[in-house]
Amino acid sequence: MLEIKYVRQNISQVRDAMDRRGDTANIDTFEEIDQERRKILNEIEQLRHRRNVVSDEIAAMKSRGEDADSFISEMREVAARIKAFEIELAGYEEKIQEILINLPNIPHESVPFGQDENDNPVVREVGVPQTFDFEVLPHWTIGENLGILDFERAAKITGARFPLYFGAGARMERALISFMIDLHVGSHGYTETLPPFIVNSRSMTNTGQLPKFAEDLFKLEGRDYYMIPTAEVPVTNIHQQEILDENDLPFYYVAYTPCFRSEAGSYGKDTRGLIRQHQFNKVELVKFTTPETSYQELEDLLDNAETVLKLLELPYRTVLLCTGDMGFASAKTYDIEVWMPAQNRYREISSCSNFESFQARRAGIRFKRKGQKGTQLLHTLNGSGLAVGRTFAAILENFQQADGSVIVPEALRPYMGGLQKIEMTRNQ
RNA sequence: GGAGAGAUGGCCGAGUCGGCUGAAGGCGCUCGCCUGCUAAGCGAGUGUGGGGUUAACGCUCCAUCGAGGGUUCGAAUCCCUCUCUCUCCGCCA
Repeated sequence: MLEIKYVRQNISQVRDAMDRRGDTANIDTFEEIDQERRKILNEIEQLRHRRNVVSDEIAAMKSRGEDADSFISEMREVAARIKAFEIELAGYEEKIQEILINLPNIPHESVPFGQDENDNPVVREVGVPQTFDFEVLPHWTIGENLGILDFERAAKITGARFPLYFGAGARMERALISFMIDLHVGSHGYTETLPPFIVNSRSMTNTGQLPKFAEDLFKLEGRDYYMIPTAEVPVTNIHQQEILDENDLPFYYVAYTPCFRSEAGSYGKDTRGLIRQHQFNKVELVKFTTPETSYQELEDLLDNAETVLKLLELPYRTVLLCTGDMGFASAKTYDIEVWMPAQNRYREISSCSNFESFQARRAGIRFKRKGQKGTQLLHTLNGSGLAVGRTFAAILENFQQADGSVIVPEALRPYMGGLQKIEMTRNQ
C-alpha cells in the first residue's frame, strides 16, 4: 500500500507508475473522494471540539451545582450531527481504502520498462548447460521410471497437481530442504523459523495477496483462515504491528514451508511434472531492513539464493523483471531461472523482491532510530532460496544418465547418507 | 468442549459507584549537569495516527487505553458481540 499523502501529492507520478506496470488500477476518482473526505473530517472535528469543550463546561457547572440543561440539550443535537457525519465519512474512507489497497507498488527507478517476461533483461548466466549424447527425458518420466515420483497415485489421493515421492526421491526432497536451510543459516546469517502454514486474512492482506488475488488461494471453509501460498506471508507477519529497534536490524529469516496455490487460470500449463503443483515445498528468505540498505540487501539476498544453485551445480540465469512483469507488492524483482534440459529452456526457480515499505505500511512494521523521535516504516524483502520441487526436477533432468539413473549432486550427498546415484532398485 | 481471570504507552504497571487521566509510578531511551574514568546521582524530555496552519522550528485540533457496536451532554471506566492470552476440568498427537 502506498501512503495516502504520497498519492495525494504525487498523483501524476502514481498514475504514470500504474501505466508502466500496465495496471488498470483506477485512481481517477481518488482526488475527488479524498477532498470530500477531508471536508467532512474537518466538520466532524470542529463538532467534536465543541462537544469536548462544552462537556467539560457541563461537568464544571454541575460541580458548582448550576443548571446545565440548555447545554445538554444543545449537545444532544451536536451528537446527532456528529453521528450523521461519521456515517458519511465512513463511506468515503471505505472508498479511499479500496483504492489504496488495490494500488500496486511503484517500480524502483532501476526497473526497466516492459510489457511482459519477454522484456526482462538477463543479468547474468552462470554454468553451462550440459550436452547429452542420448535423448533427454523430462523429470516426471525419469522420476516415474525410478519409482521415486508417482503422480497417478497422488491424483487418486487428492487430485491433479499434487506430488507423491517415494524412497530416494522423498529423501532427496527432504535433503534439499535441510541443505538449503543449513546453508542459509550457517553461511548467510539467517535465523531458522518454522511458522504456521495457515494464516488469517489480515496477514494475507498485509503482504498483498488479499484482497486482489483471493482466487489464487485455498481458503478454509467457514473460517477466516487461508493455506499459505508462500512462507513470505507468515514470516513477514512475524513483526506485524511492532516497533523494532534500529540496532536490531536487519533481521534475516529462513523458513521451510509447504506452499499451497490454487493455480486458477493456469489450466493446461505445465500439466505434467513438478513445475506447477497445488502443493510444493519451498525454502524462503525474508529480510527486514532499514530503507537506506534495502537495495544492497536485495543484491545480497539474490546472491544467497544463487549460491544454492552454484553448490548444486545447476546452470541458471538471473533476469531483472520489467515493469510489466512484476508482482503487485514489489518495487524491484529478480527472477532466477534454472536450466531444464528436457524443455530446452530456463524456468523460474526463485523470485527475489524488495517491497520497500509497501508491506510494512500494511502490516504496521516500523522501527525507531536512535536519537531520533518518531518511528519509520522499515523495508521488507524476500526471495525463494529455493523452490524445492523445481530444484528436485532440475536435478533429475540435469543429472540424468543414459541408463535412466540420476547422479546425486555432491553437495547433497552428506544429506543422503552418502548416496551417489539414484538407480532402479527395490528398497532405496 | 465446560468453568473462571485478564487485555492500558517501547516494556512493566496504576487507574471501574463515568467528567481537569492521553493516561500516576517504575524501567528503558534522548539531551543537559555532575563525578578523574566506569558505576551511581541530579534536571528536562520521551506513544501512535490524522486534520488545519507554517518556508521551517513550531502551534493547534481530532482520534486512540485488544477490535467492533451501544448507553450518555460526556466512557479506559457502564452494557453487548468478537478476538486473543492465562488458570482449572475434559479431549487429544
